[in-house]
Amino acid sequence: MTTTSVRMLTIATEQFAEKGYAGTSMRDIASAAGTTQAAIYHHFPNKQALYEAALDQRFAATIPAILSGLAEITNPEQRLRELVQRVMVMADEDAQFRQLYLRELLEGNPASLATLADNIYGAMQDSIASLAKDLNNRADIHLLLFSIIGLICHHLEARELAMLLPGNVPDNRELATLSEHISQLLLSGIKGL
Amino acid sequence: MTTTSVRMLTIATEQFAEKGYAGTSMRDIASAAGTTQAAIYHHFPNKQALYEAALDQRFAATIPAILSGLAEITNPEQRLRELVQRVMVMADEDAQFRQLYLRELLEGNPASLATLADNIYGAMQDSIASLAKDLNNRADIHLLLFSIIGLICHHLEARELAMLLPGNVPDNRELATLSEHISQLLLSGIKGL
DNA sequence: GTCTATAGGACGATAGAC
DNA sequence: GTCTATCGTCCTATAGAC
Repeated sequence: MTTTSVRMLTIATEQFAEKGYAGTSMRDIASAAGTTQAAIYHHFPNKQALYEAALDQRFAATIPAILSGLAEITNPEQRLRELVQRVMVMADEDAQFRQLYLRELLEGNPASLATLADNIYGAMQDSIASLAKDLNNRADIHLLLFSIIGLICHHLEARELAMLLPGNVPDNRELATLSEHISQLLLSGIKGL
Repeated sequence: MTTTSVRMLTIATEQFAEKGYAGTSMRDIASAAGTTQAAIYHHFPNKQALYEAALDQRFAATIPAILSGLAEITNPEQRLRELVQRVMVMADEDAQFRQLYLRELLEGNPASLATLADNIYGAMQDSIASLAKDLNNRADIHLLLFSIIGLICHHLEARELAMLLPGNVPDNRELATLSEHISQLLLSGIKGL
């Protein structure tokens, strides 16, 4: 992995997250990376391969960072709050990550979905399993995983829409408010499963 | 609204939902509708206008249907279950609706988001407000709305990904299982807000 | 390893006949 | 109201010089 191809990957990630696969051209990526479109083909065989490499690089780096040190929080309720908080901060600051993930769910092909599954599952499996077990051992860890990620991503992604709903208070788009709402809903909700 | 333009809208909705705005060409729509690309411009000024009309038509029709008769269920817990059930069945059978919504959140411009806000808010406001009030009057109705929709859409959209996670049981992709998980999580969760 | 140039085709949109 | 034809521009991908 040369420094050039890493730079290309980084730029490609930005563009794909922002405009989607179909909405991003090789020219877009090349010009944002300060090179020509043809040069990319020296490093990646085609657009699809570049996309999958971008996806893989991005997910492999971020998910372990979120979970680092989490297991040391012994109180399970506090551990869930911390997990939600971390995922929220990451998914808020790093819109790339969130958007790549959501786009993958919408239009990912089996090959790139498998990349996603490896990265998510390999890293998060243990954390969620331990949470589910400590909070309520009847809960299914996969259903719980998707509930957590779904709540977080959707609340963050819907902020622009929320702004347009009459009666919506600005406070509802604050990270702290969203995080508190989601944590509370999950904490009480999981116990009742 | 002529029958021709309605047919064009219907086809356009399918294509946009499936492949996204950038991924759908006017030629795609025209050939699926059995006409030529130029003919569309007689009915709609440009691609963007066609997209917004498709969005509006689709949402204006579906959301009132989901809520019809819901208010007559007096038990609020049962009313929530029924709402979740109906949204799930619709969002499952009508992947178009779900995908259009999720794509809008990702890449909607302010104009088309406003269309969405009108359609969602105008129709669902009262139902959610009444649920929030009856179940727990401290709950914010907008936060609750996005939690419900977020859980449902994400679980449905993630089924293909779930299939790839080791240890996932096929039962977890059944509508009834998902519906039960989400209803339970929400019912207990809302009480704890 | 990056460039220019270009092939070959798809794109959105328009013009004008019928 | 729909067609054919076309403009100008974009696209992915390749060829070949340096």
